[in-house]
Amino acid sequence: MRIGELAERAGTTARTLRYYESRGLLPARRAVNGYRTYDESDLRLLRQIRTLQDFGFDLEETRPFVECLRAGHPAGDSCPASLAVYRRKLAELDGLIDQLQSVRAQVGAQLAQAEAARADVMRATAPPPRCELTVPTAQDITEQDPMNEGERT
Amino acid sequence: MRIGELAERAGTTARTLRYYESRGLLPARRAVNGYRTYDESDLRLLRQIRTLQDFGFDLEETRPFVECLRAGHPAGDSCPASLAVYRRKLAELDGLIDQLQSVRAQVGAQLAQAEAARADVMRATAPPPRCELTVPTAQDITEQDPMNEGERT
DNA sequence: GTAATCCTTGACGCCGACGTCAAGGCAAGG
DNA sequence: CCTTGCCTTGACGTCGGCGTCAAGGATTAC
Repeated sequence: MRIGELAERAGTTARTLRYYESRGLLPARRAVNGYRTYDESDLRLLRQIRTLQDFGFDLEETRPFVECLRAGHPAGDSCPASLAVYRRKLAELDGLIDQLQSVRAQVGAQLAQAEAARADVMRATAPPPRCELTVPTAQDITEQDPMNEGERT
Repeated sequence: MRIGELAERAGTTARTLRYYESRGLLPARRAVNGYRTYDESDLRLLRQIRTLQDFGFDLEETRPFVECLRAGHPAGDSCPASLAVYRRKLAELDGLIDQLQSVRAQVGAQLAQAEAARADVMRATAPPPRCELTVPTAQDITEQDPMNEGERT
């Protein structure tokens, strides 16, 4: 299998595979003509990398998983180093989530306060508004229609 | 007030202020010698920017707040455009938090599964372990010490 | 006078994970 | 032979928010 096919089967691009190779993450055998050659096990490595990347792992963080697979283990996370990365990532995620929730709360409070302040200003600036629209509707006209007065009286 | 002092009072650097000016966010008056000159109102603008930046707002997202203050409003979020940014940010944060929580759950599940798998392998590979440590401790030795047998008996 | 400390503009560096372009090689079909 | 489509390496571009250095002018301290 050549680079284009592997890329397509993994849902990525040839450029990405060359990049991984340049980082020493996914080395390739070479055909006589110099073309990169891959097999099914490379596809498994690549899928492992892509999955973790989708989770937001840095490339470097995927390395233990890849090496674990290449060492012959059944899964990329069968090795202690991979588990350590999982744990670090969980802690990182927890911290990030806490932080974002804190920011969310503060921004939400700011918004609420600013909206309240604007409502105050509106009340102070504009004349006390009625509950009806200022533009008369067909309904308004109907109510003012002398033809209906007889019914009300 | 010159750039260094303003930067220090806002807890940032002169480089940052020049950058903001280059983005048209915080223009400066100039003294005769060409030095940038700022006043207290600039400090307020800058603090508004920094606060939002700390919340994770992009620089561009702070622009409505700054313009609002410069327009003479009491607060940066007194204007509709600022409120719109708040709302967009809240939606963005909610989406991001959901995403991170989803990732966290998946990574957590992976870790649990991998740990369970490793425990299985350990049981299959190593001989059934005892509950005690294999390396004798001072405690172990003491218990085997003939000197103490009299006391136990 | 001169050293130290400010200030100025300009320009390159950084980070991560690639995208994109350039110039050229190799294989296969018509 | 020529085109088409894959492949190769090399190198620069992207994005945001600055950091950092260079070369030189202004001000202040002594």
